Amino acid sequence: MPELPEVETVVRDLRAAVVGRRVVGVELLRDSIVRYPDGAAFRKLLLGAFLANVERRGKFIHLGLGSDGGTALIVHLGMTGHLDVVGRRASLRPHTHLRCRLDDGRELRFADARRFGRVLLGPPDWLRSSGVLPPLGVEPLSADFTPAALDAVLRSTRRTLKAALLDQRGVAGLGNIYVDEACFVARVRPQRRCQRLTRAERARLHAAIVTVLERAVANRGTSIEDFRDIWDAPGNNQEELRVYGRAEQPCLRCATPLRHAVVAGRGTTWCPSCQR
DNA sequence: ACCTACCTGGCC
DNA sequence: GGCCAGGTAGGT
Repeated sequence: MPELPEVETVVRDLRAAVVGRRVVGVELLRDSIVRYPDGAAFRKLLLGAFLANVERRGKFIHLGLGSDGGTALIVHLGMTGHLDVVGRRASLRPHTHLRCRLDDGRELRFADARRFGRVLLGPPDWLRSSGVLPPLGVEPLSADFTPAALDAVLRSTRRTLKAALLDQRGVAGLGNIYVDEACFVARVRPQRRCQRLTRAERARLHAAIVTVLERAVANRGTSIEDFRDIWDAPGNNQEELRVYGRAEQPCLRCATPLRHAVVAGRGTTWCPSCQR
């Protein structure tokens, strides 16, 4: 479900909803969603924590616990993960795995049907250096994401463009929807080999990644099936998708039927005429 | 640089 | 019943 724009939407809403609150109760309904430390230690460390800030890194949500130097409650939503902030007595959505009671009477809840999502607790830098968290590449909406930074990612691999852009170690936060959308905007086929892209194509890709992600953030994410913000409202970016989910339909630029195939193990849609 | 596994649910 | 799904992680 969630790629950078959906995670960013959740982060911004969480910031307004939980910063300044204290965790006064922790109920872990399924230990296996905690990646680090074990369930008992996780619960003990989170209980009483002060929620000082909320940040995003790639597709990870960091809820900074101001109490202790740099420790954060870290959430990855996987495919179907969902966070919400609701009244304590609100009915539990199916597959709720963690309930954090807050000092204002509400609860921060994590639910995830497929259980590809995870929660962790610890200092992010330490978790990363010790291999608990994976390495992440450049943030595509930061000043670090220059055309040269994308060039460095694309020139270092012999894989397809699709595979390279999905790899979180290169550019952090892209997923299946926005890779296809950016490739369409840049008029480059996802199955192209990175090394064979021209300088002009790499420059178009850089610009396309930024505009596609910025527009999706402005639209509060894409809700095709599962994605909902912490208030359970869908995003609006599904209206803006030009290729994802439109296989066989006419290209919005040239009316050629869009093609669909598996590339880098993922369903991929592109225009055989506009995209080279 | 690939492939498969991990899960559940929804659709055909 | 089989196939597909917005994501990784681990093994070859």
